[in-house]
Amino acid sequence: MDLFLSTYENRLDAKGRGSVPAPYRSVLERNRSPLYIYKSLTLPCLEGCGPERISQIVDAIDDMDSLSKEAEVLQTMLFSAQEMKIDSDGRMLLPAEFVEFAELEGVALFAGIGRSFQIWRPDRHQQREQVTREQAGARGVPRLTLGRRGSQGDG
Amino acid sequence: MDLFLSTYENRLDAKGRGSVPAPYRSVLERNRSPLYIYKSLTLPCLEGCGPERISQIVDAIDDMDSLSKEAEVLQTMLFSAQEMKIDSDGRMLLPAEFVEFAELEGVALFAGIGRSFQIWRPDRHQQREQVTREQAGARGVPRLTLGRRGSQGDG
DNA sequence: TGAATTCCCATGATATCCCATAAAAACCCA
DNA sequence: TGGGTTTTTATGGGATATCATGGGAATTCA
Repeated sequence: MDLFLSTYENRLDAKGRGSVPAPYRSVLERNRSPLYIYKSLTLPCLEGCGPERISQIVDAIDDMDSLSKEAEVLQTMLFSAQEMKIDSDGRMLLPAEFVEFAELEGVALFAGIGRSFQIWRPDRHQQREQVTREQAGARGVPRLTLGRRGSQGDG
Repeated sequence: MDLFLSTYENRLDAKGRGSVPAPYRSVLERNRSPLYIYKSLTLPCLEGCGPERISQIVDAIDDMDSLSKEAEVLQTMLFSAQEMKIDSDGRMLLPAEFVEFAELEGVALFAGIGRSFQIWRPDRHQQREQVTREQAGARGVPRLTLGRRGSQGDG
């Protein structure tokens, strides 16, 4: 299905290198896609994706007034984006700017959310997950349309 | 009928491997579906399903405001989800994180609930079943709407 | 020419494969 | 229908492959 799923915690070495989780790599390789990383607009994390997602953003901008505030915001995503080179051992070099933005300190947590993934400082991500799970337990999960009938997504 | 039904108790070996119940395997194989497992959002158990459910979650996220609480909850399901590799003997390797989440200790109880199944610590599941049956006896069971005609289930 | 980057190899940990075995289920044939 | 036989399952263990990660050497770039 070619989705980014699960979470992986990988170290960043002294040179700033970190392994891209092997399952993510194979998703990209299967599609012969390069990997793009950019700074999240709304969260203190990085986002990773293939070229389709970048194209979608470009297309969305083309569909709006190019001088509007909205367009400017989306353009911010684009000019923070970089195509990452992945070395023969499956590692990428995370530029200092990315490391600082997500406040990574030697460890990067990769969280796959389908067609893209996020890169977090592990403690931040852990906290976020905990809050979300507590709320889901209290309020229930969003309605999903599974099969023919609406139902609660989590049995 | 291609549904996950019945319950099975299988051991987890020292390496963390456990057999997927053969009837579940054949459901998946008939559909050439890989198996996905994720941490329940609301219960202390794991959930197993085929790719359709994962796709539905991905699609649902795309249809909502990606910054909403609902989307975040669904993303939490995705980043806990993994595609499981099933070896030639029908076993999967349950990662430590899954084992800890469901507090499994050497045994996993598989409970089929139709289009998905759950993986429980056996004593927890047993207790849950008992409580649920008692409540059903005291308060009655939900209305079951089967096809065109309503009917009263009696558990 | 110095700093940063990329390439290459080494290594331990982990995951996967393959074979063996015992128990359970399905089968078969008189 | 019964009892023996064959298949399927579940499970254990050793061998093998993959992955993450560290470090040195070579290369690029400014």
